[in-house]
Amino acid sequence: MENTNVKDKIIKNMDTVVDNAVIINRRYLDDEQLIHSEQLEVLEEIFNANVRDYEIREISSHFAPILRNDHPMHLALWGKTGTGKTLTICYFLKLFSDICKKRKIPVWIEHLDLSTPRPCFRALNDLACLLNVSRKYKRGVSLEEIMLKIESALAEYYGHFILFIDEVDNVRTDKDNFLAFLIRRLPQAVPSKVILVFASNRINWADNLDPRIKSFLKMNELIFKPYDAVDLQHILKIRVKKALHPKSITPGVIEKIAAMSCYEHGDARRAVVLLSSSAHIAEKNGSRITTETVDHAAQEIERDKYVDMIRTAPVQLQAVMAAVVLCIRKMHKATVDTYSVYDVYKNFCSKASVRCLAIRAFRDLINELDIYTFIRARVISKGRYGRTREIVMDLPSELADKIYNTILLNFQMKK
DNA sequence: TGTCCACAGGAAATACGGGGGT
DNA sequence: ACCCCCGTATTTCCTGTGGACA
Repeated sequence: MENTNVKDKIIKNMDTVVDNAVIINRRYLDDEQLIHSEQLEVLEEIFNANVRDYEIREISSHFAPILRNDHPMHLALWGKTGTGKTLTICYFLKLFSDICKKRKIPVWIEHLDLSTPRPCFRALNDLACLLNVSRKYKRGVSLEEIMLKIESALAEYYGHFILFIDEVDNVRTDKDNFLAFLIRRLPQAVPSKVILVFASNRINWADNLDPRIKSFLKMNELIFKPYDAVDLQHILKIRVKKALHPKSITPGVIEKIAAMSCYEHGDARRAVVLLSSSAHIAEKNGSRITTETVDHAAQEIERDKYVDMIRTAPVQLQAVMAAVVLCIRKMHKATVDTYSVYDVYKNFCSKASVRCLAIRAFRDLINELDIYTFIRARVISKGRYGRTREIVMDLPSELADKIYNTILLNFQMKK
């Protein structure tokens, strides 16, 4: 009897979820889950909608000389994150290699991805791996040897060699060395026609380069502007079509997401994230995606940002944040002063076996938390009774708890 | 109006840590 | 393996200050 009841309940519940399905194909809401051909398919549609039309035209005219067997300059792409630098150039290079294949023009295209920072040695090592002349992270090998290996890989190749270096500014130490090799030495050492394509989100990236290299570097520059609302609408519509139930989205939602994203950052990836979490919320509530859902999703993302930020923050900053939360809880007051938080902090440090900083450094950390808007700390004068900083936390208490728990979790991991 | 509290925050000194050279 | 150098984190020291209070 009871069993059937439970069974019925489960079935009924599942049916309602299926009936209310908002998301048909979850994978199209998360780029990382898409396989390569699907990514290209999405890209194709985006570019067909005339998004990044100007940039593609510029890039293609930059590479056009290759078709006449001429040697184009290097190319630099600037633009903030999520403006499609990488996608656009990858898409273009793929098409371009097809064209060249048809016309029997030899091109060799490689994509060196430096999205995580690494020193010169590892960057060159990665390049050598791409060219299949070295295994990963060989230690105890001199830079020179790696360079020679790279040169030997290209020694017999007389065609065009296009090397796309994503996020160049991530080469930390000895950036000069890395670039001197690519820009000056390599083209002279090998018979290939080397064309470098740099992408970076810092426009002044080349400024603090060794002037000798800089003067050698002849390149075209192309700036990717942040997407405008219309572009974002195109991009979002494609995702909606692929991923969502057509009836699950109310009018105006795409426009709203596009407008919000355009106003805040112009980052396509983050716009898709907003769409995705709106869809998830709607599905959980068994409703359609409305503009209110979008607001909720935006709030949730904002919260996650705080939690994420504190999780990856330095240990000391986490400890101070925890102390602030604890202190406000303990005092049952809206505002606390530096010294009472400092006492709680000292206590917390000894419990969590973290080194305790001096008061002066502590003050700076409080300021830092203020800058990141975790707390508000303003100096008030109490006249005869001196001056203090008044510390308030105007995050919702639920979020404060979440932050505090995250920090605790972080400290337990370390023990 | 002047005093003086109790801390803020600047500057200099010092400790620390990572990378490169030998 | 060792040292040196340099940039960053932290400490030590110290001066500055808004306004309540007498």
